[in-house]
Amino acid sequence: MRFSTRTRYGLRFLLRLAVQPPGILTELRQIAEKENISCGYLEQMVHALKPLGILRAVRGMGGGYALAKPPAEIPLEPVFECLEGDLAPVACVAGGKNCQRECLCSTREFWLEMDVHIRVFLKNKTLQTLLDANQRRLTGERTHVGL
Amino acid sequence: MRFSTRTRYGLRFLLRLAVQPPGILTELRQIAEKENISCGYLEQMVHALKPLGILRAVRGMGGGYALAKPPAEIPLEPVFECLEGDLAPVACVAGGKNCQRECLCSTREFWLEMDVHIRVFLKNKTLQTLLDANQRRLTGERTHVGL
DNA sequence: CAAAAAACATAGTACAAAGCTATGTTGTGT
DNA sequence: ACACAACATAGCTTTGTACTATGTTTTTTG
Repeated sequence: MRFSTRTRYGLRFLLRLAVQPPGILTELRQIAEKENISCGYLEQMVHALKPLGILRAVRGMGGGYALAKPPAEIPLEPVFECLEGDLAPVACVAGGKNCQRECLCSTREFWLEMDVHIRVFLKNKTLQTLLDANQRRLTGERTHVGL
Repeated sequence: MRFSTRTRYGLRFLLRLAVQPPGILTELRQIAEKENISCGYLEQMVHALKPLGILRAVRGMGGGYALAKPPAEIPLEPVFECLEGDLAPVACVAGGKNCQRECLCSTREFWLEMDVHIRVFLKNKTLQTLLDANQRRLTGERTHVGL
């Protein structure tokens, strides 16, 4: 049970935006370099995050990205849902659907509970939560290479 | 983020043992049929679970498997750890190790927290917990096909 | 207005892991 | 000795992850 690099990279991308003063644009290339991630790959995470409406993008020269909301108003659960594709721990509880074998399955109830447990954890955290714990590191001089 | 079929099948296998009266042996083949899982594949989950010491195996004719402990004394966390191979949500927090980039990583602390959150959930649940919620279904007539 | 620079979009590729099958061995009752 | 069940491991197929490559659109700048 591992989260994908998409989710990990995506989080780090958002954190890079979050440490900037509100409204200041940051180029993808800059973040890609600091985070040691391929620029083209990072574009895919951005693409996935678009529908959430948490990004403000400006095209053309001098363009870049910024957060459309304060970090405190960006809960992590939908971010994970987007980046991970689907957050459910097993397919049969994905998308709120009932699987056909529901009435026979001995473990479904358990998986539902676990799904909720993880989601609650993520709903109670925002980008600001991450930011608070790490502002020191992100604003430091050294290049971020990690994870 | 999905749990593997190994974990799902393994749980269902253990539940099948758990509904039996203590000490009664059950053949793998029988469980495999009821759960609609290939016998050979199921053997792999059993193999993975062996080191936990929760299984009693008897070889030869008339042999089979039984739980070595009451279901209430079998917490799910180590079961998941065995079946899933590694429970950590990201590689850098696996095995209690510190990753090299630790001092630079902006998200490590968060992942550690999530790791703990999931483990606590599983530590607070035992096979008995699963059993309580599902005894009806498992003792029913119909063949279990699910999940 | 052309050129450069940024976001935007999607197809394709290499590798790894998941999921499962197949085959053979060892031990134990009849 | 024979049947039967657990034990063990190698191999194969499919899927998905992680990434690259290519091209398009929009906007600023010289």
